[in-house]
Amino acid sequence: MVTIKDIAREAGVSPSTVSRVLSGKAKISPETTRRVMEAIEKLGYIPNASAKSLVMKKAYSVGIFMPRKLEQALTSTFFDQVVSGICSYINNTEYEIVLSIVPPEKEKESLERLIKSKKVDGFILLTSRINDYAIKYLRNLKFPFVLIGSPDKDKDYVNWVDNDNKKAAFDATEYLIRLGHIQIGFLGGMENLVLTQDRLSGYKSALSKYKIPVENQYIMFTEFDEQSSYEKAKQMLMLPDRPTAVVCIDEVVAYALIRACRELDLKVGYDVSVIGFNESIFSKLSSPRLTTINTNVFYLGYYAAEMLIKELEEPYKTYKRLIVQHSIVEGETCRAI
Amino acid sequence: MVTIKDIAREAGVSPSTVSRVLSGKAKISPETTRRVMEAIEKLGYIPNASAKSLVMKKAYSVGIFMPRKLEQALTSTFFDQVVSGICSYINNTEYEIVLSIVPPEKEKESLERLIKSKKVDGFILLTSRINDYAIKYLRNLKFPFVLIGSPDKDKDYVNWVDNDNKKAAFDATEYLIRLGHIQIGFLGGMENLVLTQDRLSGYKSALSKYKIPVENQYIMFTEFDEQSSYEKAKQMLMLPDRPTAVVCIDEVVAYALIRACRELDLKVGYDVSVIGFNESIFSKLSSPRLTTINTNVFYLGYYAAEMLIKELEEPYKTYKRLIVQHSIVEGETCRAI
DNA sequence: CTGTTAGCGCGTTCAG
DNA sequence: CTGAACGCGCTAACAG
Repeated sequence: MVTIKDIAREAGVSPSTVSRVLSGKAKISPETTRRVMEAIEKLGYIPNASAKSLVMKKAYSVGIFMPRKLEQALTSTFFDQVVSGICSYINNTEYEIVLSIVPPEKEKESLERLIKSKKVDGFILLTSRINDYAIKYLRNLKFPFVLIGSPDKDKDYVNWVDNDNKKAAFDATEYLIRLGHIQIGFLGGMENLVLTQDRLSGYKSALSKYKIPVENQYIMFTEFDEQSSYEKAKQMLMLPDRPTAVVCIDEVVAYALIRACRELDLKVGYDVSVIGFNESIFSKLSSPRLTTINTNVFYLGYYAAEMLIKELEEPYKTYKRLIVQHSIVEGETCRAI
Repeated sequence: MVTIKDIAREAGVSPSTVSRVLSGKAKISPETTRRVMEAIEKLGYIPNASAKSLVMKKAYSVGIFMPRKLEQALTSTFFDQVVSGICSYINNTEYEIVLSIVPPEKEKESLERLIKSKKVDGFILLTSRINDYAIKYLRNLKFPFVLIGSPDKDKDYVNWVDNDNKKAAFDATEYLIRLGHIQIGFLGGMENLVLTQDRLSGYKSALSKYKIPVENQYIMFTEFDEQSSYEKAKQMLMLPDRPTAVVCIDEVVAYALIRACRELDLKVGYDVSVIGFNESIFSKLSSPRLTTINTNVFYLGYYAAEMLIKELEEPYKTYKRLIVQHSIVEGETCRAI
């Protein structure tokens, strides 16, 4: 292994001079700098991260934290996209990414370990729940983090990046209303997710704007997986007075509904209009193409990473938030009636 | 911050005794052990990872390495599933996961940095290419790694976990042949992927077994993304003598083909039978349900993680390999003719 | 502008 | 069975 001492010897200087050249924070003569750089190049020297971390009291790593059951079927391509966005930004920094996906019961232990062992300098949280444990824990410790999603409360005291989910659901619902739908259903995810609540709220306010009464029987929640999505979808379609259009919180939920339609001999886009969220590669490829809200998941990740790194480099005086735009992508699953 | 010294003071012992209690490798009196454990509990002590790494010369981290373009649309839920499997195993160890997804041109730099800075003790490689740079680099350095997929050569000198892709493609193709198909197409991924070559080879040997000549016009390659998959699919379907069934290397490719069928007014399962690979949540939900090969991607990740950790704990005398089973999941996209 | 010294927190000698 | 001393590789403080 080649250490800073080897470089020092090779360049005929002291280790601290090598350190100074590397950090660039001190005045070093051009000649010395050249000799040091040559030695580094020649020996292929890269500083030992642990040693640096130990003295700098910094890990130069950020954690991606996602509490969820591992064995559970996965919900869409959200994870792929958001992680890609995060990597895309982090790759241009000196930080590494530590990935932690743990079942909810290990959440506390896992966070504590990463923080106290100083493995990471900050976190990107991939989910926001009502009364979120991770958020509370990190806020309490004043440990740096950025939330992807909106906090359920204290919105001004957390750094976060999110879509305007209320607006997005409002837009989706209004889109259906303008197509003439009045009986509109809402298929959400877990009720304890802020995402579900926000989109539900947008859905309701669109109905309200057009003086359409909210029917509780038209509102259902799923576990974001295939099984429960399909069951709830079927349940909704078998209501005596079933909705003519449904806002689905996720593409998995949307496809479950489409599947249920097919089982019940209902024609998607005719008997039932469907709109989803989080455009993925499947939305474009499915037949019929799914009408969906593109939430630019990649950029949720990208900007969250940027926000976290900037916070680490120079702590904000105040908390930041960022809204990533969404847009409707018209497919073939919605029709005027 | 609470350090080993604080625990020592609290328990009335020396730091080295605390260290010994923690490592469990030395005889310590029950009484001392108890006092130390109490102090640890009381102060919530967790050892500093950098300090430990520095002296142990171990990072207690494994890298997940995946060279790919970040801005590119993502190919199916493979990444989700494999990462979940890896996390599932790693969560029960003392290791952390460092995630590195980099564009191919940064591959060398990224690997070198992670290794030389001692950020990771080993790698799990998520792709296997013909003449793979990462494999060559790591082998050359004798740096521990496990490949998910099969190496293109030196199969006995690399640790790897994979499906039997030749057999899987053979099974898929034979399944179609038994349904009476003779004109069978193959839509692969990138040609430089071992995965593509293996499945192509299995496809060919099934044809060969049944004395069906291989038609080069029936073999095409995609970039694993929506755009090129769709184009190649359309191209294949517009052949003068188009295939009546197609083996698709991935679900994204399969859905692209299904989409192309629809554009060309070909009925999937009637005019064209389709079989895919890597069962995902969408296979079950799509209409028609995709007939596909379940490759148990989660377990590819799980066992690769296990293999790597065991290798790190006690280096194998020899190289290991593991084959994860596959199975056909019958959907509605294949029919006898 | 540069070298010397000290110390980050921990595990491992080596004594006792 | 336990403590003291040392060093892992690096940066920062202090001299010069």
